[in-house]
Amino acid sequence: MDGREPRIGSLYCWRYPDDMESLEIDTSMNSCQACAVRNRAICADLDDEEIGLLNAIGRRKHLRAGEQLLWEGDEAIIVANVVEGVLKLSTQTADGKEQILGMVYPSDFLGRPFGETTPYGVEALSDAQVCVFRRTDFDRFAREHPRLEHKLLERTLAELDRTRRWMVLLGRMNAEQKLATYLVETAERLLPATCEEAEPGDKRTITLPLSRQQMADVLGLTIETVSRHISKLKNEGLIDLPGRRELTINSLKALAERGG
Amino acid sequence: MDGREPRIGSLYCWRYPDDMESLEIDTSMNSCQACAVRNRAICADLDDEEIGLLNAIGRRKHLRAGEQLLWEGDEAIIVANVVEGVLKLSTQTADGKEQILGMVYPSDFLGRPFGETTPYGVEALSDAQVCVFRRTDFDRFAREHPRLEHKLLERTLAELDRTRRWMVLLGRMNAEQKLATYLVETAERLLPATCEEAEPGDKRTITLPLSRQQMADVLGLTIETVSRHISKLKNEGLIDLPGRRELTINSLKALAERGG
DNA sequence: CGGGACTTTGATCCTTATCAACTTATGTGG
DNA sequence: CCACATAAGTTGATAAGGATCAAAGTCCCG
Repeated sequence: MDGREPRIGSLYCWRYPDDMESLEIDTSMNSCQACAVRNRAICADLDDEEIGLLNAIGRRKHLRAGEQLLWEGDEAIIVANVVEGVLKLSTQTADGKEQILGMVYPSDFLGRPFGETTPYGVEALSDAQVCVFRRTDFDRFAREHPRLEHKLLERTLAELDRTRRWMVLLGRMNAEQKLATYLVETAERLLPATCEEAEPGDKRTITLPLSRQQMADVLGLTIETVSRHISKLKNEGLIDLPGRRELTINSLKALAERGG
Repeated sequence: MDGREPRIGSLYCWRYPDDMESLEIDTSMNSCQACAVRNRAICADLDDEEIGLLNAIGRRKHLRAGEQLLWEGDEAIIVANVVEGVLKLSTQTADGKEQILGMVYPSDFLGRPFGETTPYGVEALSDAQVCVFRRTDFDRFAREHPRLEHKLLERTLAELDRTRRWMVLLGRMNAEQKLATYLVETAERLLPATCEEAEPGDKRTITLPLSRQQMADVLGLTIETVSRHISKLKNEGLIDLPGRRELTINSLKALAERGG
């Protein structure tokens, strides 16, 4: 793996010169060349000509926090790349409970290519920017550009690995282990955004992308159980809570141990 | 979708002439042309020349029930296509509990292409036949044959969908719902093997590929809870148990309703 | 400053895990 | 072919963890 490869869930920090450059002009332009995730998303391996073609079929869309991009069960008309922000993929059970199926971060891909229906709802958790394609356009482009399809395959395989690891959390962990594991993983995934202010040792302060209820929905718990165990971890000194959405992990290592 | 496409988890029945033919010569030959899953596995779209090349890098391997093919955490040296039998993908938690991550059936693909390590253990649950490739050979072949890579992508996307649906089961269902859902899904996935003897209405008799303990490991439950709820469903007349590994679903529809 | 959403905490109930005993199949060798 | 050993499955009693119901507390934003 060459240090620039996007290893999801790793501690890799994104502040590379090429990213810097593109970030600087990101807000002023709207083309792939100027895209903040140009070198990390599935388009990374495309040459300039291909990027031009892709650019022609995609368009930027800004989402407000809470805004829904896709609805579960709808015909799959749209796929997208995340450029900025955090979104959740989720589904409802027959009795109205929600289960969050995954979170997507910048450079992640979203939607169901080569499929009839969208198997989950997608909602922005923060203000976000996505690069949207009509699925049919995207499918055609992908089939004609194996390098893109290869990237998509690698990403899908990685996502499948991650999802399977999550199954262990849902199937075999108790509430405390779930929460500890979630917090550690979130800290790692959010690291890129905050890694300039590298904190000493393995202490980490993060802004939680999820409310308590949403954490419960990711972890297969209730809001009360989440809240209780957060309090418990705080009382035991493993974490601190500077604010409701701010959380300091005093020792990643110690917290990870709680995750089993 | 053209009626020959492998829709995993659907009620589609495989008894098409081309499958019949290949089945007949399957035991006598060992080449892709004679492969029982030739038209359903990821190799389906390859032409004769490509199949020849693929044939050269793969080889058949017979597995006994209980035999392990891959070990979790090992370097990813092997990938494979399932030709016959049922295998499980599983992982151990730190405290020794097992979580089954998925089951693979004939024509399914298995292993981690383009990856460093195998993220799960693979064990044959029944006697099985697989078509094995050295991962590096397979990776190279895939990159050179976009049609294969495309098939693999579609399969991986479908598997991801299925895995995400399983997350709902693990995260949000109670024991009875889990069990009912599992039995219905198993009946549907096993249908191809038994569909000649189409049973009346939505009654189905299946041979369970998993022991009670293994069912517990798939569902995130304990063996006792599985056993109790099987007994409960039996007492309520929803299922019958002609033998330990035989199970009759008296009404798929009624059982599916229990799954919520 | 006040209203509404989100969060925390408490009390209780229910489901499932755990521990233990017993039953039923499977198979092996005398 | 039967007795016995072993593995797999069932059933019961009890305990623990998390859900549920209820109420109070906190933060945010107009």
